[in-house]
Amino acid sequence: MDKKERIVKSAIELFQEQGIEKTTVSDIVKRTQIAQGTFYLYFSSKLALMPAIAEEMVKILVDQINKKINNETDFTTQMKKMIDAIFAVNEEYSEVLALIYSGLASTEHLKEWETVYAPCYELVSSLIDKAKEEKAIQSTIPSDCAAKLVIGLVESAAEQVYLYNYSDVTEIESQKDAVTQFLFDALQLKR
Amino acid sequence: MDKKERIVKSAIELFQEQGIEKTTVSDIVKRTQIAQGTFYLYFSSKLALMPAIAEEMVKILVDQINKKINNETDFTTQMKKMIDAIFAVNEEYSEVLALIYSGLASTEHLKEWETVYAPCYELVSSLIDKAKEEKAIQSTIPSDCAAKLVIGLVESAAEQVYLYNYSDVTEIESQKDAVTQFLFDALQLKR
Amino acid sequence: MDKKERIVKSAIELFQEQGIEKTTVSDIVKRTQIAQGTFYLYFSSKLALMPAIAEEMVKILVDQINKKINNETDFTTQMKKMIDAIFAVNEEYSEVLALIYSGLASTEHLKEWETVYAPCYELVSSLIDKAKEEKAIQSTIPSDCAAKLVIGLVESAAEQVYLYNYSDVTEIESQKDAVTQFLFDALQLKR
Amino acid sequence: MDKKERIVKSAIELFQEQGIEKTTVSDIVKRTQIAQGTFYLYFSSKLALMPAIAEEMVKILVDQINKKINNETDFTTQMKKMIDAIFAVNEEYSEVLALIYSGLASTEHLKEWETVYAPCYELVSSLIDKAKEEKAIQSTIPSDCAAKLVIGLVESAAEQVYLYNYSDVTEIESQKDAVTQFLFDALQLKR
DNA sequence: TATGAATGAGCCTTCATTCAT
DNA sequence: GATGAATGAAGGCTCATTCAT
Repeated sequence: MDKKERIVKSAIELFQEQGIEKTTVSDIVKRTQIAQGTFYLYFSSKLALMPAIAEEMVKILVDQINKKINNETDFTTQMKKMIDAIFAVNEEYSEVLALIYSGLASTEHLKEWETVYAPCYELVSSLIDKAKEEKAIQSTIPSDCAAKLVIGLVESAAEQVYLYNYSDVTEIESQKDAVTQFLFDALQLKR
Repeated sequence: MDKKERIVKSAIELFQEQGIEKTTVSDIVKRTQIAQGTFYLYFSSKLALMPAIAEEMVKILVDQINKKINNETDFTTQMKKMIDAIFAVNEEYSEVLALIYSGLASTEHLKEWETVYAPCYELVSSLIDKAKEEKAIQSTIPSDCAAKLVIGLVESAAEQVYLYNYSDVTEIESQKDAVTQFLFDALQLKR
Repeated sequence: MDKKERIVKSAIELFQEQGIEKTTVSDIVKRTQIAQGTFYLYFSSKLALMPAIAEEMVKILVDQINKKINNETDFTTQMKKMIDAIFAVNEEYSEVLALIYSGLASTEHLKEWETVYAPCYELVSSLIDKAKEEKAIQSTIPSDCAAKLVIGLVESAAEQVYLYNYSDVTEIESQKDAVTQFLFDALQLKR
Repeated sequence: MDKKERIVKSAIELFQEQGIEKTTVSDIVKRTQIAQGTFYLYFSSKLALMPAIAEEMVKILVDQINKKINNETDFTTQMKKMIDAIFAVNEEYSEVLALIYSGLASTEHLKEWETVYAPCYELVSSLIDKAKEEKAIQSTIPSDCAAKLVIGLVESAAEQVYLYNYSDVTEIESQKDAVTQFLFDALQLKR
């Protein structure tokens, strides 16, 4: 595996384990088993890591959604699987995702993040498009707008349980149910 | 105004102006016009500021929503006003809110934030409750759950435009329209 | 003694002992017996030390010249004593003076150095003035210009023996004789 | 042109443009269009560059003086041309020369510099010798000593205007006049 | 000879926190 | 309660040098 990728992987691991603020470049290079200076051959600064991490996380998220949806063609099922995937990824990477989602890191790279998130928006947008074609939903909101709202809604719901409340399993399930119903209503899904 | 409050106000101002990472205790005491040590008479550490700031921000948000809703009794109008308020506050305090919303800061105080956010959830929850009583909406989602989803949805929509892609006015308006419709559908608002 | 002064003294000592390049802020604070951060309460950066050191060195130089001249009123003797003083100070502080003289350090502070050197120029300038009044010398070069040339000449002569050649005593003496005669001729000193 | 020479040229250029401290080996190899490691095939370390640079600079200086003196046989004119040349070279290479003249760089190579400067001293020394033979000057100072004093004097005069106070043209001219007269008097030039 | 990715010691600097006044 | 000079651990980053190719 190439070094740049290894750095990103190590950084994500460390962010999960000890939080972002507390992770130093020193930690990252130790984990990656490279020298301190080598880090700066691939990233101009600690902050320059962030877009690469965001990309990786979005890739993981999209992969997970795709994998869960698999060959399902029913929109209702697709949305349920998507919710499952988003909840699962949030559970595993809560803090890293929080960083990405809130866009807190350097204002410098904030603009890139819209682009970085694009693959995820596009995936959901195309699902909605197809559902519209098949008359599965009635919503007249443009698909790309709707996609962003859907992702935003589900992400925030997931964060609420994983980040704020360390909820128990039943609460998580009820939150999932609530957001599912909320979403179905919002899209005016025929049932 | 008492010193504790002045510290919080200065901190919020500075976070807005220069970001959170770049704001030091030194900056805060200078702005507040107190001595370095005085800060620690009121807050045990820099991180201990965060809950106080969150409280203040939530207070501002709730005040704004209440002020805009004023005496409106129509649920549709109430929701529209709420969306306006959330967008307005996000415009002004985008970075500070991002911090609070994503819960990024110290993991130490993360649990308190659910409590801190409570007044906002309660406000919306009671609005939904009333709407249900008046049969204005059909949604069967428990009001407290729905409230969290509503806030999460609208906040994330607002962040998308204010934090990620400094959109122009028309985009902001269309995002507002989209989230309004999405929300109305989600709550199965009768029109 | 106040802390700022102690820092400057330590720095000068260390520059003498191990050279300027090799002296770190860390060395300086250790010698001064203060904390690392304390250094930055008095000097904004390592380079900001330089003007203060230059001032101190010029003070030492002027003090030495004054001390040697004492109450001598004869211009010939005054110049001889001045040469002695410059050679003595160069012997003791060769590297530090080289730094100051060549103005190598940060270009940022270079302009200040003309001002810093002023006391030395003024001293010699006034000696020349008096000599002119007393018709001891004939030179028509303006005193302030002459002063700069005199200092430059003697400094460079001293550097040549102390910095480049680590000469033995006889060479030093012959260099001193040469520069004395050269100077006397240059000023058209009556003998 | 061979690689060693190209490295030296690049280094001099960079020292002029951005100062010595701020010039890295990395900059030098980039400018020379060679690999990082290639540098070390020609110079054992970064400091080992310095004598080579000094040699080059002295060569430039001697060339300039010779070129300006050309076939002039009159000592007065020769000295004036020499002063012009030294001022001109100082104007163009002020910082590099300051380094060489003050011997600041590594104490390691300081001794070599006397040798390096020899061609310049010899040139002036031979001019003075000839002048003595022709009874053009009366000074009894040994020519080799006088040469060093002359170079030191004129160099320091040039540094004063080019390094310390970026003087305007008139100041430069008056400094030149002053040093010329000072020098002529010092050598007891017959006029 | 030539390359250039990799190294890692060590630098300067920051800043949350303390404590004598 | 209030002060602010002092602290010092710890961080990001640089860059001269090496070595496998």
